Amino acid sequence: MQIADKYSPEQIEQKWYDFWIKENLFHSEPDAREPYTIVIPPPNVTGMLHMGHMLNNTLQDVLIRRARMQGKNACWVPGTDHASIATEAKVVAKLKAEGIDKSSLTREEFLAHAWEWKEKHGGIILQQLRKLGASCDWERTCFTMDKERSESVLKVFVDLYNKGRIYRGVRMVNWDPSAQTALSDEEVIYKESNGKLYYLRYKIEGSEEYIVVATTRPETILGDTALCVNPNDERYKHLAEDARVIVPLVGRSIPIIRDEYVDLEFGTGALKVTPAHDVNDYMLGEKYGLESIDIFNDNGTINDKVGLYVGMERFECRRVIEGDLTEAGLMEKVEPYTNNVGYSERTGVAIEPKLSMQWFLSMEELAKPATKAVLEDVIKFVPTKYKNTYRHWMENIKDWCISRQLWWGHRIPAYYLPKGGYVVAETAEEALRLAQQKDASLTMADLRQDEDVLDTWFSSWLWPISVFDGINNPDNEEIKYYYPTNDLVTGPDIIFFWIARMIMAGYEWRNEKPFSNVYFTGIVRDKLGRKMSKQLGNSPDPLDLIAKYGADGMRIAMLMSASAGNDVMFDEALCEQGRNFCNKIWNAYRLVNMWEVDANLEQPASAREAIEWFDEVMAQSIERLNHNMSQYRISEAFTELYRLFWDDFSGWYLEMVKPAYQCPIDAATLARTKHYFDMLMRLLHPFMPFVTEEIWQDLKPEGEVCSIAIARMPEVEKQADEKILARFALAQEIITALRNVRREKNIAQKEALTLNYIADENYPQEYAAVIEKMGNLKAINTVTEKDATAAAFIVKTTQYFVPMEGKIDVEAELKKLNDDLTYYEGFLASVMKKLSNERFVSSAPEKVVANERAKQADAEAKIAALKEQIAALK
RNA sequence: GGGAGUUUAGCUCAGCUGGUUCAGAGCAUCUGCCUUACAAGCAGAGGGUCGGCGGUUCGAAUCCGUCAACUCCCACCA
Repeated sequence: MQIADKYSPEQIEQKWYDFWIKENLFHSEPDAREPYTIVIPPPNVTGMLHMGHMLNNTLQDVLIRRARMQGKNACWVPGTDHASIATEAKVVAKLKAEGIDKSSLTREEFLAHAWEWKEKHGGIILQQLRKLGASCDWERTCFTMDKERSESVLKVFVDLYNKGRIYRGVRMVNWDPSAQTALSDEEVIYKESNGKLYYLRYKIEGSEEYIVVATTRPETILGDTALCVNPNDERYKHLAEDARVIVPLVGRSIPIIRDEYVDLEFGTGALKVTPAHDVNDYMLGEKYGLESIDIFNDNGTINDKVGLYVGMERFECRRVIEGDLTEAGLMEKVEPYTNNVGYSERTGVAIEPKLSMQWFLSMEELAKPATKAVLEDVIKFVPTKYKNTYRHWMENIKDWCISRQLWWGHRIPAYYLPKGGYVVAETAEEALRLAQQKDASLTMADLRQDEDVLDTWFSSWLWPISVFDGINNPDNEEIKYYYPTNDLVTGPDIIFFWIARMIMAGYEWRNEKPFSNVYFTGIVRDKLGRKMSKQLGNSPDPLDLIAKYGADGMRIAMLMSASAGNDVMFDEALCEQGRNFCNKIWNAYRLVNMWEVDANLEQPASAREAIEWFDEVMAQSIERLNHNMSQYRISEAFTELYRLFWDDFSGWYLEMVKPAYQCPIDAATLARTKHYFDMLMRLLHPFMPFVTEEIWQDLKPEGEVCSIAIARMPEVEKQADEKILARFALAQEIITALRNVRREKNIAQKEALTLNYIADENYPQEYAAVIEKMGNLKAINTVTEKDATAAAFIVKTTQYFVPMEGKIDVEAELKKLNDDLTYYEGFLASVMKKLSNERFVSSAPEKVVANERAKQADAEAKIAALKEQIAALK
């Protein structure tokens, strides 16, 4: 195959993805190999790919591809989440745009629309992931609301109910008036908000006196059922024990209660108590047996309980009531005030604390083994700092409100009986059987299933188990083989929503962790450090970027700046850098590919030397790569390969073995070079799968497997020889010095030079051919005398001279030498200072002291050489 | 209010057990090169009081204390 002249990702990426699928390379079945499993954090079924997905899935793909090439049975399970609130909101909005109101539909009609929407938009995101190169086992694609997963959810619900962990009750919950459902505590986001503090006058009954109460929510006076002051408050000591006040505008008479809960310092020291609409007031209400007056409809408008402002939206009501209070002379003053207000994570509207009947899951017992597993590193968090966050939440865990007043989701399998009470069962038939145990006369028509559905996370917490059907069939081959999974890659924002709960579910139903490692990614921000958002318009469409720079370029952009747990400052320039790296590889291969081999040609010494060195470079690099990967330092692992390919391989090795223009190359060198290229492609493949496949297909050895995706990852064969690397580094320094001579003296690379040196043990004799070739030298000679007419330099302790014939500027050379001399004398002085410090010599480890002595010897030799050169010039 | 994290070059970040010429890399900038793989490139150069102060130590970017700035999480006093 002839490789194209130009690197163009669009011409290779789709081709190879199709090939991988055709060859079924990403499909996994249990076998004798060691499994390596990742379950994808399921994106919202109707969501679109954003930069966060790019980061997250690039990392997962690197891990899974690497494991696959290491000979493990790699299985990456993809899927989507039904995302009940988000999806239902989208469907409601879509219907509204068509003039259909959700409330005009039956549950069945609405669900038909929702499924239609899901079929149309669902899974687009999984198609998009293919563009990135994600090597998921698509045959295993799951959906949290498909048959097996739904059955798992119901089974688990029934199980927990039978264990007494699930209960139903009226509690103060977070109410989302837009979605008209309860939310869990985790779904509420608190933000500082600019509001006002209103000082209202509550007239004391039978007196002309007022008590002034400060509140941020004057509209809730409609639901006031008491006024509370601190019993120690001198300001209110004069009030009668049974004093009552009149709620402004409403005219209701309410009692004054006394409780130390009230902060003497805040406001006026008097608190209005609205048990139905404030968590703390609710507690006071319970304590003092106060009435709860719920003043809101489910959609956040005022209901008709009080008869005022009926039907008015809550914030509108606040504005109106402010005016009315002022007009009635019941408003003392209004001050600007900032406080924390909770907002719905999904719909963004302000949360209304509301009393309602909900289902709850008791968490305390579930949390115990899950907490232990993380604290004892049975499950490792990368980075470890999240252990603290996790621990704190787990140790203060609250019961989980799992019911949602939605239709899109898993309907709660509780069935109410006509005469009260209910039964819980996986199926209606089973429910009827249970019901008939209570009352044999009951028929199916008598049962009424709970209208609510379960929180989305109540299905995703089973994900690592349910994707292998381990809830329904706990002993099946797949769950036994793939579970526990290996690595989970996700963001810290869902540590409570998802990670913690998966761990709990793992121990509850498998008695085993769900995964061994959790790699936390950061948030993708723009280059100014702002979160990417639609509103700011700073969120690029990843598919546009892939179209522009290629998927490999995109992946590299993600990898370059992504260290675990740190936010990624995304800059399109990184994509460009990634694309450029692909181009570099491409062109390096074009070079190697165009070499003509001459079987009769002997291997030049320079090539032999280059190969000797590059073997060690590879060994060292692979070792570093493996070390970084084992620590999940994925960004650094990639950077190591980037450097290896660009600097060591392209910058040095290829230049050293490259035959002269239009000259052939010997067979041994070409074979070795292609071998290196092969190894490099394998090492790079998990990071940049497309371009490496394209090239590998062209150079792969006879009899190799059909794709680099299943080729074997190079392993560490030997410890890198540090001595060879160090000696070669001297040769590199000489070559660099020669380049500097050319540059300073303005001598073209074409013009051959002579290099003379005064022989000592630091001259890398064994790399003379490389020095000669890279420096374009016509001769390398040993000399015994310094040459004042030559350009001179020193590498380590060896003095080198490049004869210049009158091109030497003695003054400039002297200055340069003197600058060097000054530096080394200063350096020697600092070394001597250490060595002459007895406490250093006696307390520092021997190795460190020996090192200092070596530095001393080197510096002294260098200084002597410099002095000699200076003397010679003079 | 409680907790965690971050602070190193213009930018993004490494620096792992305190000790190698430890003050680094990439990008950006500047200089010189269109040298037959690559200008999406090559060869070079400049640039930092390691946030401030104090301490421990023979030795501190690294350990401790403290202050400051920023970020995040948790709690929710109307």
